[in-house]
Amino acid sequence: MPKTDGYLTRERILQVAETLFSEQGYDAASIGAISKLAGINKATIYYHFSDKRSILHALYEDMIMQMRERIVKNNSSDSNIMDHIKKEVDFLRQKKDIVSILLMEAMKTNNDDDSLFLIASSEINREKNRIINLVNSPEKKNLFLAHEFFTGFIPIFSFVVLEDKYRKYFGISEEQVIDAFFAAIKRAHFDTHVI
Amino acid sequence: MPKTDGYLTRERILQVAETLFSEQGYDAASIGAISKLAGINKATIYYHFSDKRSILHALYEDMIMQMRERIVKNNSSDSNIMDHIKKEVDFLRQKKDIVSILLMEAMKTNNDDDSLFLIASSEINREKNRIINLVNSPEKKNLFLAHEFFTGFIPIFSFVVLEDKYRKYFGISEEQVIDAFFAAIKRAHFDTHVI
Amino acid sequence: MPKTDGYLTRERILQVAETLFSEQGYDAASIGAISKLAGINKATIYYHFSDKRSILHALYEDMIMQMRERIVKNNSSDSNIMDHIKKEVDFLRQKKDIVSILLMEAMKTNNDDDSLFLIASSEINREKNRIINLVNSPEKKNLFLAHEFFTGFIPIFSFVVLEDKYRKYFGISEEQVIDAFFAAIKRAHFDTHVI
Amino acid sequence: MPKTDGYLTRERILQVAETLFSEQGYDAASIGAISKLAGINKATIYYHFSDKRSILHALYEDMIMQMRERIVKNNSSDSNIMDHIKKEVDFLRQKKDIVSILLMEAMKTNNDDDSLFLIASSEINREKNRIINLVNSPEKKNLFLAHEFFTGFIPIFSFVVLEDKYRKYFGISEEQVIDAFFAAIKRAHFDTHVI
DNA sequence: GATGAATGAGCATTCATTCAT
DNA sequence: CATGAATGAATGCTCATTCAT
Repeated sequence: MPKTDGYLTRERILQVAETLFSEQGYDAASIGAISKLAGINKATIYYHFSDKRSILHALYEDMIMQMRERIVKNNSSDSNIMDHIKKEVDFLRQKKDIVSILLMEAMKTNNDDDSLFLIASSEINREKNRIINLVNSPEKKNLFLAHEFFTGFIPIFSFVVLEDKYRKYFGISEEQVIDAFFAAIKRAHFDTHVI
Repeated sequence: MPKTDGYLTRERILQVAETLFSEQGYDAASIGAISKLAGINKATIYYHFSDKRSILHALYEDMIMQMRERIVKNNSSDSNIMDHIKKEVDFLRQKKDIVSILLMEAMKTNNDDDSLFLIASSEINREKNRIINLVNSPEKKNLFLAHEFFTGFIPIFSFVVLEDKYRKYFGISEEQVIDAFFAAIKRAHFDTHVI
Repeated sequence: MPKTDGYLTRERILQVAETLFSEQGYDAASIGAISKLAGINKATIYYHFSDKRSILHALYEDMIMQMRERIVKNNSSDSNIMDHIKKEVDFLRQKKDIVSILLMEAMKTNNDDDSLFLIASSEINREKNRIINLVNSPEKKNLFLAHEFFTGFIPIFSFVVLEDKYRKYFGISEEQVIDAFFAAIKRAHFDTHVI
Repeated sequence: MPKTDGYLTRERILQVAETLFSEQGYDAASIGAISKLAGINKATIYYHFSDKRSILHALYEDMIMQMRERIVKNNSSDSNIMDHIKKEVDFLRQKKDIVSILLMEAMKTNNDDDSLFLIASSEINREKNRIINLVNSPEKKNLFLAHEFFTGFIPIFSFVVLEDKYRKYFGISEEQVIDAFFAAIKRAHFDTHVI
């Protein structure tokens, strides 16, 4: 089955929406702006998506699917932790836009959008599997979760989003930032893994 | 003297704006909604603030001032790290709303608002002073900064914002979450301080 | 084909805008009033015109186009001056609304809108062609221009705008005003043409 | 009696209002802008004037008064027409701002503001007195009036307002424009006076 | 699949004006 | 005389969305 034209249009909409949502935030990015930048009629967007929010959800689903695919492929757990971190960060840097959207939406205190936690869970589960001796006491579980989420997941997700601004603000070169971040996250998170 | 004390009106606007910006995001929270919730005429808001953005900046400045005051007062560095973390987090939990706004705005990839980094810098400087032997090599400096920002500042700021949703999503009690977070951040960040 | 023909909507907007701009002045005539009087939704006006100013410019362009068409048609220069003046004034009386807008906008001392001079130039060029022996000395040129602009163009444009008020204020009948104006402009301007 | 402070405030408001009304038009110039530019509180303006329109009327009255004063002084009719025109234009050039306001307001087709005609009448009466043999037939009267108003008053008033833009648009020096205008108005209007 | 045209509701902002002091 | 504070109504303009074609 060949991909239809309609499919390409849908993809283009998602692509442009991802960019604009990430640049300006979901609320500030208008359907009109997406339509203009994509070169697609506004009404056509509503042919492919029922409303603005459903574009966001399609973006989320895309990301979740790609993470699942990665898990299936990368089942060969890296023995080398550094290699593992690097692959992780490299993947997320490409996803920078959707990651920023995910974080911004999760931080609206009124928003009951679970997507960030959904994705975090799946990431953390991968990690759980990478680690052998997981103790079962509730305290250990809570500590493990807090460790994974707040000192692993959040720093990495925040890094890919804030990297550029961090570099600009502190006047650090790209290479140096990456090296420093890898070293920091290794020491703080991976070398202290709760096991 | 005029009808009412304008200072109180200004404070009320800031208070309500902080709540709504945090709940819905800066863009989704409208001046009309702020005016309605504050019981203050829309035009009165514009008597006190030149535009919507300047309300945000007033909020930022308030936070920066309060952090400066804290630094001046808390010069007696806690010998006990745990006490120090707890005070830090307790303070920020009260500031949860402005913290969420700060993070959301920083994560707009097009936004050149430096406020998050400004505040982080000030926090990190306090930390720098708490730690005695700071080495001067650029690599060490970069590592120290990355450690502070991405494994200290960002996790703590994210925690106060995401705490509630985290608890709800993972079904953990308030006390347990706090304990687990304290333990995790201690192990990952404070016990591994770059010195 | 869409619900209605957008061209008609656009024309209706221009028509109503011309009336209201002329009646109240550009600034006092609101888009809301235009929308209400035209029976067209406010947002529809912004579908057809990017902003309020661009409605004004569309009006100017319409007038310029109609003047160009007239020039092309009326190449047979009237041998009788009186016939010529009458045709000229008759045409402009139909354009009274846009003429009044043009004059009002030109008289804002801060406004760098050239439209009045653009149109005057084109009118004066027609006149230049009607007259045979045009001398080339700069003084003569300046005199010719001043004569055409200030004692020909401006009086005629002002006449079509102020005619009604002039009649009412001085208590003169329509026919008498026209006759008197024709006689006056003939004596003062056309009979004294700089040649 | 010394001029009070309040009097000076009132004068300053009128002065600034005249400038802004002339620059932007009556409707576009806001009380807020006047207050800011004058360095006078908005409420203070309402202490001196009942509403916006009454500022305009005060401006009109000032102009009318000054014209009356001139008539009383200048009763020695210049035997030299050229001198007379020059004095007339020189006076009006200083009044450029109020003249532009007067013309703009008169050109709103809905406006029943008579001020322009009031002032024109007074000017034309002076002229009537300068000229000896005024015939009494209605036709002659109408012609005289049309001649004075449309080929004398309107060109001169328009000249002082449009002079700068005219110069800029046609690329003519200040001196040349004045000379050309004087020559044109002399030939067209004064040399052809209806008597 | 796609689009030009249209819309009701809402946006941030400004208006002329008021009033207690 | 003067002003800081406040306001109802309006401003120009944009929003997400709809619908006939």
